Amino acid sequence: MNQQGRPEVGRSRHLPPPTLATVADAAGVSRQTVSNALNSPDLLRPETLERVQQVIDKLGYSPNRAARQLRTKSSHLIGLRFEPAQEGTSNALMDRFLHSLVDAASRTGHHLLLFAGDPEDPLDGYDDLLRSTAVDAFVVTDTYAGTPQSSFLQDRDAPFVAFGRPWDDPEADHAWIDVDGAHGARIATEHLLDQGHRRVAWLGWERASRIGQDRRAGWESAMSAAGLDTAGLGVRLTDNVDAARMATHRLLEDPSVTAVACASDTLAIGVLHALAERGLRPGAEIGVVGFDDSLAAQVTWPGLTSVRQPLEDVAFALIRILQSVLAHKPLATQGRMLQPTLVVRRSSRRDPL
Amino acid sequence: MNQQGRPEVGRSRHLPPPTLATVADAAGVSRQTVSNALNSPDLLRPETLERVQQVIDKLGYSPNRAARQLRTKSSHLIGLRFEPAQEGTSNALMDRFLHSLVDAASRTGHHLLLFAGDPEDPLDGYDDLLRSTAVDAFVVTDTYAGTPQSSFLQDRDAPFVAFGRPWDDPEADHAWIDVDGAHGARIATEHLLDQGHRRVAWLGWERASRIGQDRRAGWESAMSAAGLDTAGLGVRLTDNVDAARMATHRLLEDPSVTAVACASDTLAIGVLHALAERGLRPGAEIGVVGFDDSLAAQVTWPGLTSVRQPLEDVAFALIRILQSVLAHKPLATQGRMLQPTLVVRRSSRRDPL
DNA sequence: ACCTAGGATTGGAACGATCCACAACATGGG
DNA sequence: CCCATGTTGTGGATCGTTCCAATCCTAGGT
Repeated sequence: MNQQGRPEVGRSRHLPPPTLATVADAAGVSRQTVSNALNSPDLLRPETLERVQQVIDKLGYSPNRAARQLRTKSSHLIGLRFEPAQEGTSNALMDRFLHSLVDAASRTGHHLLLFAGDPEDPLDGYDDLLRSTAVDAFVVTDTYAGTPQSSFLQDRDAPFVAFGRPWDDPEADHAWIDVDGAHGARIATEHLLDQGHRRVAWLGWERASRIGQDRRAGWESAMSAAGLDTAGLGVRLTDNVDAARMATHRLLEDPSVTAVACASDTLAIGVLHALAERGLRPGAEIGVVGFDDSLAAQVTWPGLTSVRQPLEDVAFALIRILQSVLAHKPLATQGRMLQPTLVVRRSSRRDPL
Repeated sequence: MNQQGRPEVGRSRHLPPPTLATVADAAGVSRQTVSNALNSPDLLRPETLERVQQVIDKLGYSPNRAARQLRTKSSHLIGLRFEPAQEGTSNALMDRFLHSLVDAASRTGHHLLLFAGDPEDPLDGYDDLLRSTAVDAFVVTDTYAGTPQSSFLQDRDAPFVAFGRPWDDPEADHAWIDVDGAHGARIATEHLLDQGHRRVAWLGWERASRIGQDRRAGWESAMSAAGLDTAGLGVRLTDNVDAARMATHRLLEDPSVTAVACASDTLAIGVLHALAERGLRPGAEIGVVGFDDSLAAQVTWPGLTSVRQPLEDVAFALIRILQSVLAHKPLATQGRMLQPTLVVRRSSRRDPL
């Protein structure tokens, strides 16, 4: 139990935890000296530091966060409003992202505070935490057009970083990180063209989705760069397996269509369903590529090629920028775009290997 | 922006947030009276309460959490160590669970604090938060045999609730909630027997996993209740699609085997892969049931029947028990077992509908 | 009119850390 | 020997809230 060098505290059961004063008394120094030992050790004479350190370790002292927070006005907490994943879609991005974020935050001594909010009101929850000075900053994740969190927080001078660019808000001047969805769709499409496909269809979302438009633009640019026409090949759907399945059946009535790139794994899985129903082999006969590299894409048969967002990098970049924002440093760049990669699996490869 | 009744705070930019004293001055009462207005409104005369309330609303006052936490020694934070989902497995339980937990916690005025820990050391992280009194309590999720968190926290008198029963620790007397895995496997197996299958195989985990043993026991009990022999039908694997795929090929060399129940969706998806490779139709020819009702199970073709854990109920039960623990109320029951349900999809139905 | 009981309200102290101004101490130059 | 200089360490005040004990007020009983 104590192999990790944890202090013995068995006897301290039911005792109040040690405070600065306790440690100071035990070490024969003043409170301030102990505080310095923790916050600016270089102010102490080496031998004093050593002595104080030992007492700290022996008593298992850790500064009380509430007191520290009250004095320094910094909680070392980062707020994140946690929205539920929709059932029936394969979107398990959040899990990977969240873990990376927790990890990245912990490296700078921060913890993540999750809060819920009324789904009807995208601002619910932020306000309370802000007014009660419960968090140092926020990470905002849903920045699709029309969500007011960013401008709300900006108006309040609340420190925050967005995962997602400010799509069409010219007033926005907050820090952000985003993944280049157009580039993702482009490399997906190029990969299908490399496999010899000429008529590559696109399954995307409704017109209103900016993220969807961005990805679709990547498909279009790859097609036109190859001198190919996209007329009649782009389909707009809701993000739903069954909608994609039916749309695929319609698309495949045109026998020249031999590949489908999708705006999400959910849609791509719908395509695979349609292929199964028609007895067509994914990869060998019809090329399919999804988006997000969800767990479903990883385990689905025969393996779904997908565009993978560098969520680990996103998380670290978010935290790094947040540090600058909190330190009131001017930002080198207001936003930063990261590039996704393509994970190739069987659904897009013509060769059986 | 103000449709939700939020106070106007545009002018308060860059101003320090209002404090109790600010409000008290503005309302012409003492600090304590404002505090009472918030914490024990029944102590105030209705008209005083009304007046104070109005000032609070007008100034947009919210008590400073750090100060409150320092005084009351309660942070209203619940700690959860957040482990990464393994890539390549379909385990997206965490997402659903986490959201329910955030939701349940918020109803009692709590927030969730996520922290990371060294994967090598299951205790890492708990200690710091405890000593710095950063959280009121913990929710512990990995209680498979041999993990020391529970006894560690119990030794420290740290309030916590476990998701998972204390498998074989007779010393354990902490509160817990768990899902009856044996029952889940039993209803899964019974369902397959209902479909007319007689030789139902089991794909499970290695012997060391208590959860795995529990689920396997459910399969065995359903089989023996139906007077069926299980000899040679139980397989032990690591939780991995490919291992399950290969094991299935071996199992199906015995043509009498017509159904497979699995300890996880990951394994079940491996079974589906094997069926696809053999050209067998899931459901119509070979019945398959998974466990956990992951997103992958929901979207996979042709629909994977799976045992669904009532994670929403688990989350709410955890929070309710946590409240009792924090109030030092004696627990009515030390542990509570919730029953999973079976979500039937095509992979287990003989009729094509 | 006086006293008391009880509710409503108040000021001071405390939670445990950090900031601040100052005192104690050693060092070195005149 | 004394004072300037710089390093260490000290006690008091402070952050914003809640706890505590005491005070004010009003109404009711004698």
